[in-house]
Amino acid sequence: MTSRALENKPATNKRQAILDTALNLFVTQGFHGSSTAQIARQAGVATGTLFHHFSSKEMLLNELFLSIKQEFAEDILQVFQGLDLDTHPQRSLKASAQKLWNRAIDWAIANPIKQRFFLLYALSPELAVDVREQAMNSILGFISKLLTQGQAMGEIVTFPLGLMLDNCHGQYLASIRFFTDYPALGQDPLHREASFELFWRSIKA
Amino acid sequence: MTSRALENKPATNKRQAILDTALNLFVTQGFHGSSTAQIARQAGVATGTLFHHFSSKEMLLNELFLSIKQEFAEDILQVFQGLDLDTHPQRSLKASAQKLWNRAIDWAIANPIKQRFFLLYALSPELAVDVREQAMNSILGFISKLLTQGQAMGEIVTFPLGLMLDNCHGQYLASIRFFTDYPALGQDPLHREASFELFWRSIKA
DNA sequence: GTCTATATGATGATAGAC
DNA sequence: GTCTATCATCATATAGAC
Repeated sequence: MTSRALENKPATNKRQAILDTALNLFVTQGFHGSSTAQIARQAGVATGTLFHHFSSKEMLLNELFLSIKQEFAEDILQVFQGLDLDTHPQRSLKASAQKLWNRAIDWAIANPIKQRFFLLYALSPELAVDVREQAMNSILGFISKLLTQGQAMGEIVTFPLGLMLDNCHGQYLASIRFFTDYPALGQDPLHREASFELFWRSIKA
Repeated sequence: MTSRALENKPATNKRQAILDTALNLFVTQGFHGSSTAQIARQAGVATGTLFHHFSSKEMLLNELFLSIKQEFAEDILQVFQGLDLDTHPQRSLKASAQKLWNRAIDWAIANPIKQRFFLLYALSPELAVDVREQAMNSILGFISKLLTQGQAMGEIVTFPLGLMLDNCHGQYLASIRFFTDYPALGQDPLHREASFELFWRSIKA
């Protein structure tokens, strides 16, 4: 269902089938609970093919994580397409934040398994630490800039930045957990707006 | 270091050694990444002993999760010792909430590995669903009561309860993640108060 | 790129002595 | 309760033909 424009990797169908299958199995059975043999079989390829595309099971996990994180980042950052935050700060910070918030919620609702995968493996010891940090910084760096700017404009409360970043992330995770548990409520304006309001009330000046 | 008064289970030293070792290994290596042989060896017992105390590896995980959750619940609920919420609503809801918040943060800082274990396995497919739900309800039921009462008194904002519960939980998880990443800041009053203020601002009326 | 076949070691769990 | 010894199975990864 997902449009895959701009593929830079020479991804054959088999390679993508392996990634898709691994995603589902890692989420439902855990990393060590899903054997490479099972992944290969369910993807309709041979184990030799799996190890041709991924040098090890760990590398498969790492590449899967990075590809999903990138897909997420590319999607939500489109909210600010053609908008340079360094030179043109937002007039209405709240409106921008709400746009970003809603887009992120929408992505999670549209991609529940990928969201769940991220929830499960963002903290897991199976994932290489540098991969985790690399993925985090690409997104949190952007949010960090938004918060600092908001503080300078007097629209955002001035608590320690690191704490606020983790708090924003935590509230986002809580929201998408709620909406993936109750997908129907994701279309209910009352719940959608409440989820953003809870978030905004905590950080506004 | 932890005082273990009131042990109701006939826990021999070996049984507890297995639980302690499993906790550490499950956190650092994952569930399927830690073999029963390794757990037994590192706990200083034979594999036969492990399977004498726990019928399977999965049961070991389940019992470990429940024991940690219970330990956590017993600790933080002491804040309200001798206080019946049904008959005596709080005069100062904010003060009570802050006491509870601080106690929970303190527990996480004092028990970083148990906290991390919970973070990792609360969502993981390896944990039996009924075990997860049983553990959750015991604590969230209490918070739920607090929120509803606060709403009735006009001190808490009236957003949908389920959403607010997940949000509270999410903000707590974010805070303890921050404080376990930077334990020194856990003693800094500025950061401690900021973490609660972020939380309180989002839910106060 | 993809396959089949396989090497090599580890895995969860059990049996039965003490 | 605790141990040693062991089974049957499954794990990751490789070799080499096509």
